[in-house]
Amino acid sequence: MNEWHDALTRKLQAFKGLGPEDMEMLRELQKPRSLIESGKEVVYEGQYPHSAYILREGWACSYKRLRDGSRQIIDIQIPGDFLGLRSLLLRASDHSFLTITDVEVARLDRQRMLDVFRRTPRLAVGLMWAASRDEAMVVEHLVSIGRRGAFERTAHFLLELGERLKLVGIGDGRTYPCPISQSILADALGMTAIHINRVLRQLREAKIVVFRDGIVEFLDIKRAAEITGFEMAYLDQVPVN
Amino acid sequence: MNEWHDALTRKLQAFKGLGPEDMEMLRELQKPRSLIESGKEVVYEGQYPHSAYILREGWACSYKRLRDGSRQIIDIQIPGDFLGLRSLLLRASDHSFLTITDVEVARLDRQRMLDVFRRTPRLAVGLMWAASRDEAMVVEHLVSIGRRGAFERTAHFLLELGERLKLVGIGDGRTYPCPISQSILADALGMTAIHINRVLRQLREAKIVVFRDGIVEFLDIKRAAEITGFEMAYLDQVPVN
DNA sequence: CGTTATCTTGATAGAGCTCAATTTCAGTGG
DNA sequence: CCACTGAAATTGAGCTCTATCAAGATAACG
Repeated sequence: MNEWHDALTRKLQAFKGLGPEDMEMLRELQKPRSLIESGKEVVYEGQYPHSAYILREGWACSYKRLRDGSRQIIDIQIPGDFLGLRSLLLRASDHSFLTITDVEVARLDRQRMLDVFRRTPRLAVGLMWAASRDEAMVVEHLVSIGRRGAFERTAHFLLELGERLKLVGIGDGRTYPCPISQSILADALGMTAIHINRVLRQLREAKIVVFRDGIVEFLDIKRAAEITGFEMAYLDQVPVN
Repeated sequence: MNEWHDALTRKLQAFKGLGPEDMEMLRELQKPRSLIESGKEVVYEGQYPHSAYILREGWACSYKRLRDGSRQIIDIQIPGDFLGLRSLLLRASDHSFLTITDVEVARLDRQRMLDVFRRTPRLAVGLMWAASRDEAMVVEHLVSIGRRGAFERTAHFLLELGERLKLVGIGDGRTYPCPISQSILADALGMTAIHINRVLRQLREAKIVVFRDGIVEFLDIKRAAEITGFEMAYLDQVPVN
């Protein structure tokens, strides 16, 4: 009976049960919704205070651009994730966003966050848990780029994504839709698009994962996990279904 | 009149002024202090709930170890930084710590954090700001490893460290003590100790930075910033002095 | 049905790693 | 006081992984 809920609610349930007033507040928080089309870049240039968003539907990513024009993607956001929560408190915000598909978001300004903390502390702890989990993913991403080879790194990324999506009801961890271009994947994994293409071929030929036509399908998920040293612990999720 | 204060207080002042009751709470928070000697590894193995620490004196680092034995250092901690704040809310903690020098810490458990939030909300916001800033640094670190070459990456790291230290009253940003071994530096920057050694030589020969005998000294800090594209914005600091 | 983004493959160059050896220096014991 | 020890730093040679340059092939799209 969880597919009745939106992605964020599902995700928070994986952390801890929410009471009726928490649920109500959560619904309220996601109220004024707006749509943004695919491929839109939301570039932050240091306005303050800036606001964050809850991504209700669709995919996006946060990135930083370097002076030489190259781009590093920090994180991919899927339904139920936050956009920009990290820098809500910083005077200078630190990165930009790109919508990967058409998305539906709900604005989340500072005042409303403070209301949550005052009125529904349990929900507040849940939100902070989600933020901590996001940070743990960034950390794992850092480790991956710093210490894993391209092959393992790519497989690890796809494994993680599968688990995250499964938690919010998209796919089963083994097969899932994935609207990410190779160029975005490359910038997320710290390599070139050309190389990612070759690595994907290797993964395909090794009968580990096939990523084609917007669909990721693991052929040997156990071996993928072994090879990459994928541990679910940092995702800190208790499957909901 | 800031050298009267401890590192964390100095750091938070750079964000926003603290009232007398905030100061009192902050002093209180750092109360039961303990000493840990250099080279001690605090390995988290998933106990929950676990606690965090305030690092009052000395240097430490947080890292993750991979199955093949390699290590990726996530972040270096200097006086005034937190240890483990990120995973206070996660059931499974996600990384371990290593003391680089002898350190003095103060334990920070969940209950006391909650007290802070209830009793001194302004201080709470300050602590969350510090946490956000830490995360922004991890993000910049990720970008660095993903998209900067070894040369620029190393210079960038040393620049950032200089600014962070300056904020808490250690060094002037141009010259500062740095008890980090090349092996630790390598694991932080995602390369081998051998290569870091060569890069440091290049930086020295290029008359940009000299890192020797535990002291970092910039010879041409302006060029260093240009070359690496170092922007202070993400550190979000307003110098205190 | 051309136009443009995305994907694919080949050839070559180069950054960074691995293996191996030497040096320096602080600590330690005889 | 001096030989040992072990960690950290340094340098060389060769090799691997990944980037770069170039060119097609596909596929989405107005």
